[in-house]
Amino acid sequence: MTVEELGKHVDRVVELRGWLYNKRSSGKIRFLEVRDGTGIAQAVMVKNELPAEVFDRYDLLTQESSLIVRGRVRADSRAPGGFELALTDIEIVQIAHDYPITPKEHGIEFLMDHRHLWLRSRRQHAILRIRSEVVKAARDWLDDHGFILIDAPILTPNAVEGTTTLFETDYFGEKAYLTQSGQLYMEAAAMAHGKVYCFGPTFRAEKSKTRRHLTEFWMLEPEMAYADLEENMRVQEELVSYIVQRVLERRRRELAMLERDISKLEKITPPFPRLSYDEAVELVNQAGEVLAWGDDLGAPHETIISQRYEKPVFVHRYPAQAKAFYMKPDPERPEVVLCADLLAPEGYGEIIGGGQRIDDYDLLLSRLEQHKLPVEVYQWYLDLRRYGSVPHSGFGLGIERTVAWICGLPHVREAIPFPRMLNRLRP
RNA sequence: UCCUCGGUAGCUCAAGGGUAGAGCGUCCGGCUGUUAACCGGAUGGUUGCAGGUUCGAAUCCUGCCCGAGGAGCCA
Repeated sequence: MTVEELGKHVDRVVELRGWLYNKRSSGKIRFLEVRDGTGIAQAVMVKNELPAEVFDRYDLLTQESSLIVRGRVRADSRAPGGFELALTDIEIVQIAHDYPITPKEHGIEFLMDHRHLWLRSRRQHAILRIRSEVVKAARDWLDDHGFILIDAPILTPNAVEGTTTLFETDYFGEKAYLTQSGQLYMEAAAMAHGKVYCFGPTFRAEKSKTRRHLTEFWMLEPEMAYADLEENMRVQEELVSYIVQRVLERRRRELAMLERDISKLEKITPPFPRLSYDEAVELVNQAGEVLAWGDDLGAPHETIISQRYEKPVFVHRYPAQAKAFYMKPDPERPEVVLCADLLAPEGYGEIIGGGQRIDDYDLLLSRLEQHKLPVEVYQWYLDLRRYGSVPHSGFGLGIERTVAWICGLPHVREAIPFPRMLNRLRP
């Protein structure tokens, strides 16, 4: 029996096993807010309806003490959630002493130091349930559209993007790195299975200190053989729309708890607007920001662009110089590459980066050399262009940024259970 | 790495050269429908660390440590 199911058991005597979220008393009538993982329900105890020894256990109970309560379920408009328990018995499992997180305001540093306890709070509970639904929805959509889950290694000798900083580790005397993307391995897998994806943690040792950065974050990376940039963007808008609609369908209560503006999410349906990099530069300059052709879009630029649309917007065909070595040049305009970033609305910015990969052996080799990357390590990657190379595309969806956007969070750190950031390794 | 702001009670914050304060939490008491309940009382301090100026420093100065927001880079 769970709090979630209370409404289906009206007039029946049930048992809830959980923790005390809060308590209130008016003397001879007392209220317990019991949390069981699925929700919070109010249990009511009245002095002259209970044995004194049960009634007095109220005095022993402290915030977050574990307990088992029994009572009859009834509907009452005054109860949060509409149902409450007319309490008949309390079994104390353990008394918590001086639980640090009180039902009052706390600073972010204090809360993050107590992240292992903070997870119990209403907001954090709602966020992680939505995260779970986002991941489930994404995987369901991909599984239903012919994608095969292929797990990428976390320890790797490759630097996918030379500019980014890597977490280095010792691998039996050899240098190894924590992966910053599974993409290269997905390209190999796509040549075996056609449509594939991986989902796992990725690591960036960047000293970034912003609301959209973590040093460890989860990324969903689909890769498709014989797909061009257009096909890639089509898959992205279908996938992202499905994720949002599924959360609206199955996690409405959690969105309400977070006071998320549902109407903004209801508009997230395909197709998404597409903006070329050239058009984006023009738009940014019209807005009064200085941006030269060739420069990558910065956070303020992304904000200007994404705020003009109610849906996520694609910015495609960036200058080659601003993007990674594996991006395929546009045959009609070799100075730009066939890539696209997806910017979430309401100022959230980039949630997806992706594009069509170079499928020509000689071009890929010269790009590796231009970027001064160690060609030996990439021999296996070059093999993919030696043996049955085909046009192919893929992208990486940042889970925390997506969750932060859907939940309306000001910072990605609350979108992951235990965030790893520049100044945070514990708990 | 750079720029800005901050560090005072368990928590959130006041006091900006002259006796260290409030709310919440905790403890005690009260209340038969509470919703971060409410009411009365009590409890609570090496003012981030080190040095300096001053009759006197939480307050002014210097250095360091820690955090937050932003930039660059990116998902």
